[in-house]
Amino acid sequence: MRIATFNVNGIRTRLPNLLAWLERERPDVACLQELKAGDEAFPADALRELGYEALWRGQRSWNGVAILSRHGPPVPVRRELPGDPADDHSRYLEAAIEGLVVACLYLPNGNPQPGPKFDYKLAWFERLIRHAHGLCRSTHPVLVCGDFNVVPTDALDIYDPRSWRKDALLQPESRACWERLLAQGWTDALRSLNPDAKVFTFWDYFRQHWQRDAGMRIDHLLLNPVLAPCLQAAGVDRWVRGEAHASDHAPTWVELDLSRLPGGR
DNA sequence: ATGGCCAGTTATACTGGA
Repeated sequence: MRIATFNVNGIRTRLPNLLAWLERERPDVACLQELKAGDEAFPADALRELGYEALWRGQRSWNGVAILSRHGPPVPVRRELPGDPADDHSRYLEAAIEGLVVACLYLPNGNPQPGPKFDYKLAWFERLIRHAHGLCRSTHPVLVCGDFNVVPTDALDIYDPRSWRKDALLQPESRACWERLLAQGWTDALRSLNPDAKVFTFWDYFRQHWQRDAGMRIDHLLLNPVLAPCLQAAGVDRWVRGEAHASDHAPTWVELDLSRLPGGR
């Protein structure tokens, strides 16, 4: 089973790109972020024509997340991250698909920092760490994926950190949260299979960063200890970033062999 | 230190992104 995460940066203008990717790569499950559209604008019919059932939580103008599945409709588990009833951002979805728990998240960007947006990012991260603790210890297989808006290291996860020193994605506080999350026992799929390689998932629209391969790794897929033995491969569909009118992110995926789960399937 | 490029908005300049 192949599961991908893709920050589409606007599902309305990006629908042709999204459909082209789904048709060519045929992921079994796709987690989307930054729909930038209300619930009523979600293109459920176009996705169903390609064989995908969807669960979504939109929001006007910004945020918005969705989980697509071509193995029957995703069974909703949560539509929000616990811990702050006043938080109305559409940034989290959790669903069950064929016995697998899939969480799709869009962690706050946090710029500019310092400031209230950075505070919100760290508070959201704390809530995620709290909730992920239970997911990691679950006896069920769990995958948590999405746009984490964290560049884990200077050495491997960004083309050159110098001009990004003050950016929220590289701050020690952001990275400390990421490390605490991983320390629960999660496997960072892309990094575990590429321990020494620079692998990017995002290239901004400025200064020909895509053409120069000046990217960073901020889209991540985490496997809990039950699921980790199933990890077969991980990668980035870079061709999607090179298309006309592309999102600034590329789809990032894992290939899982679920027959390796305890009990087998 | 700044700004470069995008998408969306009840738009024709701004916010948010990262």
